[in-house]
Amino acid sequence: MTPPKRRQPVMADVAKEAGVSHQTVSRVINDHPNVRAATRARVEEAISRLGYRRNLVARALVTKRSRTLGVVSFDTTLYGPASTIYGIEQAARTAGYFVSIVSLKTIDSDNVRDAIGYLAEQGVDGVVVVAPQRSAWAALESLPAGMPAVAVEGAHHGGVSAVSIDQIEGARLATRHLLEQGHDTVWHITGPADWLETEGRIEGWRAVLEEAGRPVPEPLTGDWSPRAGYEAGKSLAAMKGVTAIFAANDQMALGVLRALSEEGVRVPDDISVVGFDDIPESEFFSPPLTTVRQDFAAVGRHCIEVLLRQIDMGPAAHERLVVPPGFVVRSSTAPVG
Amino acid sequence: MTPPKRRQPVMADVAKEAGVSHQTVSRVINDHPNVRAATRARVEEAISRLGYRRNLVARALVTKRSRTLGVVSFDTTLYGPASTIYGIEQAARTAGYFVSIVSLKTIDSDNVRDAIGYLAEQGVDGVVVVAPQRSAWAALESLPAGMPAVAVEGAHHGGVSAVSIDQIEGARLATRHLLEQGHDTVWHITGPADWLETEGRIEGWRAVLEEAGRPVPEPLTGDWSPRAGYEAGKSLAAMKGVTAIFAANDQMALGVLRALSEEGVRVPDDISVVGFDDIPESEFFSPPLTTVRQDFAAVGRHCIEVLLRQIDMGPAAHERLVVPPGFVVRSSTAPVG
DNA sequence: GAGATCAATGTGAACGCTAACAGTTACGTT
DNA sequence: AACGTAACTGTTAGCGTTCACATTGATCTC
Repeated sequence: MTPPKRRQPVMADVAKEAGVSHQTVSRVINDHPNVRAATRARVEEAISRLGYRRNLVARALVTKRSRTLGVVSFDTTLYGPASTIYGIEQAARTAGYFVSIVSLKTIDSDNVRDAIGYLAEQGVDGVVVVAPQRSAWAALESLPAGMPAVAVEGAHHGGVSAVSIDQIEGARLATRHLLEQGHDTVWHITGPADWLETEGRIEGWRAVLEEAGRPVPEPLTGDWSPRAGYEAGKSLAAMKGVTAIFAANDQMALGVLRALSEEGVRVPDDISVVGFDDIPESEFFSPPLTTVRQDFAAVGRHCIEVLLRQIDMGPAAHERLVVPPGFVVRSSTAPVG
Repeated sequence: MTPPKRRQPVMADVAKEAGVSHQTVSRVINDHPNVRAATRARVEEAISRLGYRRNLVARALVTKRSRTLGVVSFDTTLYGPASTIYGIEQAARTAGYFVSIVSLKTIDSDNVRDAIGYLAEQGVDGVVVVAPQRSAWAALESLPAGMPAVAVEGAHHGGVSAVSIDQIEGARLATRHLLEQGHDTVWHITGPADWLETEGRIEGWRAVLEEAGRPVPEPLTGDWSPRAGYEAGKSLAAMKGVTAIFAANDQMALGVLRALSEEGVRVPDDISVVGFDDIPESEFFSPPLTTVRQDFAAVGRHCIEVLLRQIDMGPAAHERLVVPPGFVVRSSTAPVG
């Protein structure tokens, strides 16, 4: 005599309970129209009586669609990636998709390729790669065949769709603003080498200076951290004639602010400072930071749009979507003199 | 004549290519010992020749193990949750698990229950719920039968394992430090009501004051945002006799710093300020912030340990793991007078 | 050298679901 | 009354794995 095994009920159990075939149960679950209302009700009652839950793994096996999207990202602790992923997750769930995340400590082509490989085995319907370093590119070249994919900030790139914020324009906004305040030139603290953002911001900054016929000072290399900004700030404070600084992100700008304050340099009276990102804190820096705003949530949403389009319509169109940056003027910048 | 269908190769294809049975291929893939080296090599060669990738969905269907963990979290944009999730993901991947994330805009019992339900249908082997609000609790009571789960910061709670940072102790550290500096009492800006952290920090703060026989000022209610800190800071600046402020997180402490600076109150000369979290920025606030350090990465790691133990050994033991907080003294606190 | 043991391999049946098709019933139409 | 048509329901065959169990040799033991 078999004891009543308390295993999870499956479709066949519901079918028996409701006195229909398992296929009819399937139809009810998937909202197929051709089911008599009475039958539907009977099935639904059986479902709730048994506490049945559909098994998406089994469904995925036969439909070859998991309704799961993979996300590969670099350090999700940073504000930018974290916000982007949040946007991705919200948009994905709204569209009925799950999100499976792999976040990498170090980015190189192999890492990214492996991560995408794992996700492919897991059966994701597509991947978004939030890895704004040059070194991540190669991995995007060798995607598993037919895998829909979209890159964040991989704008220049070859055969894969990409969504990005216009870094060059953001840097232009920042630099132009400073020039309009009457500053002679603008010093720049960059992000780490190899990052696309770093390059774009340098490019925009340099372009504005050159167009205005201003001297282009040697940029100081940072790494996004407040400490890097702090150190750059110390160097800059020791130099003559520095009146305007454009830091490649808000955290470094914070470091600059700190360094200048320690050196007795007043912001914005003596030196103006602009950041990039508009993190929630920057409004409350001392002084509140003028900065470039990035709409990460929009980036996340667009990623999902592009990706779903690719999943639904095949890998036909490679899209390139650019989100414009905003600029918010606060109290860390002022007319010179 | 059938055109050569370019579908993904499956185990049977590899088997044919290597001249073995599909079962042998399975053994090779799963590192089963009883396979002759020569056979193994032949299979491996066939795998790479065909570009075969195992199908984890099919595997999950039969093993009833997806090697995927679900994470339900509130606003993953906040530093705490983001860091915790990062820790979780790293630890999970090291243990060979994927992480599927659902991040909720608003926390209530139904939301959390739904999220867990989705994850259950998707076949996750366990869930970690990073939802440190009271309102999330009820959902943990009614987990799908037999679903391994662990809560972050649900310490007091009933039938489910939990990992948390000792909030009370953290608040004690902060308050005691301020008292030791000779301050008469300490004002507290709280997190939003309903949060466990909020309650723990209030409790620790109040306890130290009461033990020392000091007056316990009415706490000011915040919401973790810098703006809330700013507003509380303004109120406090307008009051007489305030010399020490304990903000329930670093972002609010930043707002306080800003408000005090606008009001011409010097920190730490006139008022000392302590925060909570030790976000990367706080070292560079003006002045650098004395704060309680939380090791979110450790929390994430412990979550996975507890969860995996539960998955492997059955739902036997409900564990309660508490991570001690640290305290870092910087320049926002000083002896009174 | 016969039987036992063990490593290496193969066979068939699940796992829980959906797709494709095959019935069945009810209802108009001519 | 015969037929077509539409709405509804059931049957069968996979999806790509792993599991449980044969089956085969080879090696060992006394």
